[in-house]
Amino acid sequence: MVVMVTKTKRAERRTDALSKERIVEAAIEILDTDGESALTFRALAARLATGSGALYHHVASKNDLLTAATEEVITGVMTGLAPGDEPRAAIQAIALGVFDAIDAHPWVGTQLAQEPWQFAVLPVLEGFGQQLQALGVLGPAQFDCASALLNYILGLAGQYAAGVRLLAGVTDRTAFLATVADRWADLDPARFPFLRQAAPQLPAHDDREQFLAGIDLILAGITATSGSRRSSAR
Amino acid sequence: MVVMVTKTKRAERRTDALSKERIVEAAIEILDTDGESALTFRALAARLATGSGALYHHVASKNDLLTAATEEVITGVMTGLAPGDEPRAAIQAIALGVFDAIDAHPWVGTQLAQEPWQFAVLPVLEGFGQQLQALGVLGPAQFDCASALLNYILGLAGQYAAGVRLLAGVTDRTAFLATVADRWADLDPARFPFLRQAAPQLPAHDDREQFLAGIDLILAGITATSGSRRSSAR
DNA sequence: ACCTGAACACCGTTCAAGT
DNA sequence: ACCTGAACACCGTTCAAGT
Repeated sequence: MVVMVTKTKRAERRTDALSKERIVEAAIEILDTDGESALTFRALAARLATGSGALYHHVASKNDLLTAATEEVITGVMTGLAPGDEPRAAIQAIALGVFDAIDAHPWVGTQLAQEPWQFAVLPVLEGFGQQLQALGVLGPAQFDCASALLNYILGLAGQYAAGVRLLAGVTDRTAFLATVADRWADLDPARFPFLRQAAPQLPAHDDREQFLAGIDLILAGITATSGSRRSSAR
Repeated sequence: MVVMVTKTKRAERRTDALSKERIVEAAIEILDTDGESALTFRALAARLATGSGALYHHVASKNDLLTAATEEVITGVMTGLAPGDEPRAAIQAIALGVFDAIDAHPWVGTQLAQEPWQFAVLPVLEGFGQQLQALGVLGPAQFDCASALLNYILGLAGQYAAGVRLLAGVTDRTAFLATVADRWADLDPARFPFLRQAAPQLPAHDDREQFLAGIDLILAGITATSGSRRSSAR
């Protein structure tokens, strides 16, 4: 009891004391403002006014740090969801929540795409599974569908994050897509007729909307495929 | 003419001459046998019996090297496809071709997931687009569907590659999935009911089959969604 | 023109030495 | 127990010097 009070008091007073939370918080700030390549233990230590070795008392490795930072963001997404939605709307809400988080923190996209077995993806997969159950999708199809949704999101996560990485200063995403469109337009017409034809619509298209179109596509496939199973739902 | 002959003769005789092709070939060997982390310019130079600086006369950077290596593998996949298939079967064939390539060369999965704007993904996206056109999916839906298929594959690419990375010596993929299943089984029952219930089927499931189930799901969604557009196909 | 390999400018991580 | 910061063991990349 007395120990608890003492600990609390100390934490209140010495706000400069190092902790995993403070380190993760500082890491997120660096990642958000200066990009993924700016996060080094030296830069982190400098920002926290400590030695680089001190960080290892609270964080096991750089990977551990990035995992914790990603977890922080994704947890925020999942807890911010409105409960009691219709299953299809709930799935869209989860997907859009992750999309918006990656839009706000592109390094989260890199993390999710690169380390998809980390804890942060589990709440997302769990959310999909629960909503699919509510939709009446059961048995092996439930896991297949949840995985399909997750894979789709992870793929886009990598794509989005890579786009930001290639931008490297160009703040406008439309400008980036225009560059890609130019490259597609120069492709060999014999080999790449589809991409050449699709190029013009690339800069104009809304990433978020196209993302949602993909989710809806998978949902439509789920509805079409699981018709037989759905009847046994209730 | 004389110059051409001389060049050809030289190329035939001096098989030890450095070239981008030889460098890429050696890099693929290292990546396949010793893993992604084993590919360094020093190791590559040692294998090619040259100095590390010499490599930069034929390769712009490590990224350039990895891009070229990925291109090599994906080109092999796409040219190996049987032409004239039914569109749905052709899409499955492309997807499975990429899957098998990642299975054989996990570093390709890392590359695709990490740099999805590289040239190697274009033939895949083009293939999807062409087959969707043959299916009668036109307009914006054609690009949305092709993107959805691509995103799904890129997501799985990252997941698969990350799994191999975590294995780090464990040759058996089933063993890896069993480890994941154990972790899922220990999750909080209140928060993760779906994952806990799904855990047992994780080690038993066939990656390739589940991958194909996801593709079929998207295809079903495409069929269900594009009904109105399909009539205008022919 | 191509190759050599030491040198440079970084990394993440460790560890003796301090408090 | 926690912090310090130099040192270690690497990287990718560059570049003067060779052929």
